[in-house]
Amino acid sequence: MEIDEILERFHPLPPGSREALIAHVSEVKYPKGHALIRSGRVEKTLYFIRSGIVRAYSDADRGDVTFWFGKEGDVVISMKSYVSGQPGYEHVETLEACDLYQMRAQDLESLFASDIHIANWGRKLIGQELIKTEERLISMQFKTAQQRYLDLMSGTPDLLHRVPLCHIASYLGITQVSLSRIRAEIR
Amino acid sequence: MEIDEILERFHPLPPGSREALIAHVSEVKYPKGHALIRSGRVEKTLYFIRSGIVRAYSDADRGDVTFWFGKEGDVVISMKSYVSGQPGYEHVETLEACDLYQMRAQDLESLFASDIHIANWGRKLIGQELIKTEERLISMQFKTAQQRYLDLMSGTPDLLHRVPLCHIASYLGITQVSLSRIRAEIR
DNA sequence: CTCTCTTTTTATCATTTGTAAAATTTTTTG
DNA sequence: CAAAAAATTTTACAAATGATAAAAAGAGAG
Repeated sequence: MEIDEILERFHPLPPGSREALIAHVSEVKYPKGHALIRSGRVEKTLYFIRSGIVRAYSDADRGDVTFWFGKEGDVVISMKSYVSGQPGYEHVETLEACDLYQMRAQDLESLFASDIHIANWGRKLIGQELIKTEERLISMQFKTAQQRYLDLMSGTPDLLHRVPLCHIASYLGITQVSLSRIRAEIR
Repeated sequence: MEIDEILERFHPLPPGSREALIAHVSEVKYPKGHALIRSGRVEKTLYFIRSGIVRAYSDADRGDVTFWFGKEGDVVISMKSYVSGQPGYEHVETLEACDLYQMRAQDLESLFASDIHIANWGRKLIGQELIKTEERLISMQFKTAQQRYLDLMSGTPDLLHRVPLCHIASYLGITQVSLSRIRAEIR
């Protein structure tokens, strides 16, 4: 997916603003398993995914918890760093070889301060992430693990073939064993 | 809490912008049990809570699911309406008599389009909500119900005295009976 | 205070999910 | 292809949670 198309996904931008944004974007490629964002840091870079899959996870007592998958067209930022300027709690790693558009957070911050269209574009971007997160929270609260798995299957079926099941299970809030049981029932 | 203080909670605003915002704000009081936001509508109003408690919930097969509590200083909006302009999935009702600051969504939208400081203020506001939602999602994914209850007790202890346990249970993603068991264990 | 209504707790049993370990399948590597 | 490593599934048992019904406690009205 080209950068123009990605930027437009969140909110339309007048040509001048879009060009101003793109002027600060460069392309990078990383192999599978590369750490894009590490917890405990104030992240200075954000990414747009041109191709590939990444996962965001957080440390927990019993291993790590995957709480987000990013794919083609998605933005990768440490929300905590980005919003509060404080060290984030999230790691992000590539699950496949990834082709990314890269941008310095500081550059984006400057654009927010000087270009009202970009500021509103950024507002919409965060808003859309918020809705997705809220919907996921609600589904965690009142749907069974099986329903959540079926939702995932119908919503983003490709994920199941591209991501190890241990991460899928974590994302669904269950153990790998429990996921395996659910898959067996469905078959 | 006064409106000035509430607005500053999210991001500092230059005096002119703050006044522009406040100029569109009026005060309203509602009794306990009043519906501030209804699902299936594009909401035209947003609120800041001067005093009182509200809850946001969504319809589900087995009754409603409380996914957010708002108290003094919080913003009440239908995120779905606000971000996407589409009918929202959330209801919001007062759990106590509430004193609110009220604003038309359309007025705020105009301010976003004309005042870059307000646009960035709105961006920060949404960002902070996003972080809170994301942290809650992570805690739903990997903490036990008992841990989530203890977190709630230490984080916002007043909530437990002001809100019926059925809503607390729903918020924690468990049944009222299960919450009662957890409370008994702790005692 | 007493009655009624609501909220909360308790008890029972069925179901789901977690833990740990082993078995199986798939993928990677030489 | 064969061996090794990784990923996935299966099994058995324990713990947590849900559903339902009933009892107890608390709140409000007359």
